[in-house]
Amino acid sequence: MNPHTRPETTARRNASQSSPYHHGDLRRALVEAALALVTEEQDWGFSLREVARRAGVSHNAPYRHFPEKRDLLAALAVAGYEALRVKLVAAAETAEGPEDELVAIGVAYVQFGAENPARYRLIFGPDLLTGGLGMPASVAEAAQAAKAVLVDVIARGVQTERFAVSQDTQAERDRVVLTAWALVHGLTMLLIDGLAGPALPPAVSETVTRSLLDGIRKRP
Amino acid sequence: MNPHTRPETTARRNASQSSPYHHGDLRRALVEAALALVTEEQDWGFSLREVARRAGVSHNAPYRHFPEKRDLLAALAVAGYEALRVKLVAAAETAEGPEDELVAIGVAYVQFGAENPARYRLIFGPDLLTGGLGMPASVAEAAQAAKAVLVDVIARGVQTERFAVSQDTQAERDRVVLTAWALVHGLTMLLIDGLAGPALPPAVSETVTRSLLDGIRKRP
DNA sequence: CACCTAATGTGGACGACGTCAACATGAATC
DNA sequence: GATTCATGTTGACGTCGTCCACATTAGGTG
Repeated sequence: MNPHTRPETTARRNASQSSPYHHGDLRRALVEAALALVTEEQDWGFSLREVARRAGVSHNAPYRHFPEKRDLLAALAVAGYEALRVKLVAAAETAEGPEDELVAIGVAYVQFGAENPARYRLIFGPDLLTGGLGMPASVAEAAQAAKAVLVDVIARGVQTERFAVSQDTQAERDRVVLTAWALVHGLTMLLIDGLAGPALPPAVSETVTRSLLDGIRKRP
Repeated sequence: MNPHTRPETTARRNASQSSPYHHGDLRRALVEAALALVTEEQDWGFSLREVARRAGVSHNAPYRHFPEKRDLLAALAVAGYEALRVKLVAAAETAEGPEDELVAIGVAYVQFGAENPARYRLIFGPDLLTGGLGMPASVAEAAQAAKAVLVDVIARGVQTERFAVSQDTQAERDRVVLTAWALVHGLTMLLIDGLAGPALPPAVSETVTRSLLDGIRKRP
């Protein structure tokens, strides 16, 4: 079982307001407080001490769960990628057939970024990068899981011959996935930065995703 | 003339090593030192004090030129966008005709990001955002100037009927520009984050940019 | 040239931060 | 019931961004 979940023992902090020495579920409380801070301030420049304050513990308690601030950010990122994955899966289920699923995923992806820009930035954020070695393994894993939703729908599109690739090789499928991901990722970023002009996210994301579709759809 | 350039009076710091009370060209020196720090550490978490140290002035001197650290970052971003614009223009000049120019711009764009990831991130960075109002005017302006290179080549492609748009309206041209920008921007970010797989930047950027071209090229 | 003023740089201070080390508490195990 | 070890607390250190008062000097004015 996941060490984070603690089903029986409800956190000691809830019932009695006389805060006990041990919190009971501090790790989760810290991640939640940090996410709230990121969402409120739209920035991950928050201090570890502020997170501790919100969780009602001393400024040093977080160090028992996260060796550095970076590790708390990484935990946030993992949760963020997981939320993204869930949203993409849900979006794909509302549509039928690879083409519509791809559009639905694209729109949902952009919406995910637009509804909490700071969290979206965080999961791709440079503060996670561990000294030239890329993101921590846990984060990379969560990112791959989210990417897998996209990989899936494209694989199905290619397999059912709705999407055109010059040859059905791994490299060709990878190219299409990378193109699609780059497009929605870039669009999300530009929207967040206010560089995508005055158009509204839902409209522009559908239009742009459809133009991706036009590029890869098999022509009669 | 640009107020930053000071042609006659060479900076007082260069000739005599007994540092004079006034630096002479501190603003430029600070921006250069900051860019060096960003490049070296691949992170813009540097301290203003470190920048001041490198420029050989007291920790408070920068405040005469930048009210806050954010303003120094903004100056860096302006310089970054300008460097990007120059690189894109140069790339466009190596090619002939809208199609090849577009590919050349795309490849150069991705290369710009890959050769200094931290600088690239910085210019789109959240630390610039001035309280929900987007980036400072100077940065937005520099960003538009860089974008203009892309706008130009696409406008020429549409005008000479090499690129296909359903109707030649402003909105349609904007859509194509946004799609193109989103694609190269997203690809650059994914590459920087190590999320684009094992393929090398030059190869993948050419492939992906060409697939963009396939999407918008007029078909016989 | 002498003077003045405004621009520019210095030094010190303050509160907040990340992190370390030493100590306190109490839940789980024997 | 005693012990152990994970978890939380207190205090300290060096650094940071920023504010304030003061020092220096460049450039315009007489």
